[in-house]
Amino acid sequence: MTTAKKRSRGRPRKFDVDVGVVQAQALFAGRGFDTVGMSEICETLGVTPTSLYAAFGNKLGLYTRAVENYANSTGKFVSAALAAASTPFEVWEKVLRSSAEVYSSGDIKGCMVLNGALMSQDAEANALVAAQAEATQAAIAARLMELGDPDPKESAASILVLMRGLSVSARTNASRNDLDSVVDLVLSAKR
Amino acid sequence: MTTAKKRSRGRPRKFDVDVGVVQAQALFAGRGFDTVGMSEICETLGVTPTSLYAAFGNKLGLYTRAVENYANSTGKFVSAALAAASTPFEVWEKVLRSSAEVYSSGDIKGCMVLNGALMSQDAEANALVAAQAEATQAAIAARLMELGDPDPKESAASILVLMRGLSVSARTNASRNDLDSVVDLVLSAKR
DNA sequence: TTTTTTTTGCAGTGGTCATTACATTATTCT
DNA sequence: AGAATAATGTAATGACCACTGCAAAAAAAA
Repeated sequence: MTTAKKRSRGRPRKFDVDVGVVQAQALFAGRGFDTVGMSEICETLGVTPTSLYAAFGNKLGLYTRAVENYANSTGKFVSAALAAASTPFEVWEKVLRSSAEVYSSGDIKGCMVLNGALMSQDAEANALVAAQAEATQAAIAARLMELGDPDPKESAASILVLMRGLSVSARTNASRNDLDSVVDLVLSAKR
Repeated sequence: MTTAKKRSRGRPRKFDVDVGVVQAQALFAGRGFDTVGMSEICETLGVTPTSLYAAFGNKLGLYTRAVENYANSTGKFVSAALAAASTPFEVWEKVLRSSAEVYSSGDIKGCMVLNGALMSQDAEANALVAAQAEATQAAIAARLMELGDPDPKESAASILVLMRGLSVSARTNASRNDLDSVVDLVLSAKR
């Protein structure tokens, strides 16, 4: 069920907004907020600045849409892992394993949200991804509590520290095997 | 033994170059390469652009000096930890514990090198910190091998993944306790 | 057909970026 | 003292940044 495309008045758009968000997301996910230029986005989407600003307001507006879209697509793996877990240990297992897999696959490595928080000096852009990361951490803590974890908040915080390590390492150096080794090690401690 | 200040010909410098490097390092460590402006550095050092360029060549030259200085001061904790370790387990223990401590103390959180690799789109600046990080990983692997670790390369890679997680988390969210929890967990698996 | 609404293309806005030309000043060497 | 050297301050350079004013164009509503 994609967005309903109801014909409205006025000249029709030359480009698909949803597609544009996905393309912009790819750029932002790869290099963060600051270093991706609006002109570059225009070229990628095949659109003039005027059209881009008419559609998204400003750069932060487009970034917001891109982050939302990431959370609703690639980022869904976390809530899927949480749903699939039926014990606290399985939360660790499924979240970390799927993190290692997702972060090291595709051409853009790492997590747009976790990496994005480091890559910008724009206060609002930072606040946006920080809130997203915190929401994820809160969701993990909630699920852990549900499943009877004795200290769900600390566990969730630890999981996020590990996820950040996986995400950043995926983006810079590490192989899939490097990430899996760390996950194996952590899980052997939790078992 | 600081740099010998031999009087040379010409008008004397208005500022101390070594002090300038330290000040610039603080700025770069806090926000990365791209988002720190030369004008801001000039203000901080109390120097005009002309003097800055005469002393360091260009922005990358100053950044290089700053990274070198970081490696020779704060960054020394890694080689100190390696020297203090007498078993592979102690390498994990001392490196990770001191990482958690160093990254979460002071007003600038996290590691300049590990965070810096994520924060720039400048290819040369990235290569600089990437090489530094790789050197650290190689040093850890070498020490592990020395101490009889069965798979020193993989162990070193895992340690760096964890260090990245600690560094980035320190910079964004996490408390000292959050970092220590992860270290405790990992060490309990290695023991 | 005319009006209303919305997006388009073109060209430019002021601002900030890293970097530098030029002339001057302060120091040492001869 | 005078020449050589290496720093200084002032002010500017072109390039790129996010963003916009304006008029033309394309659709629906009247």
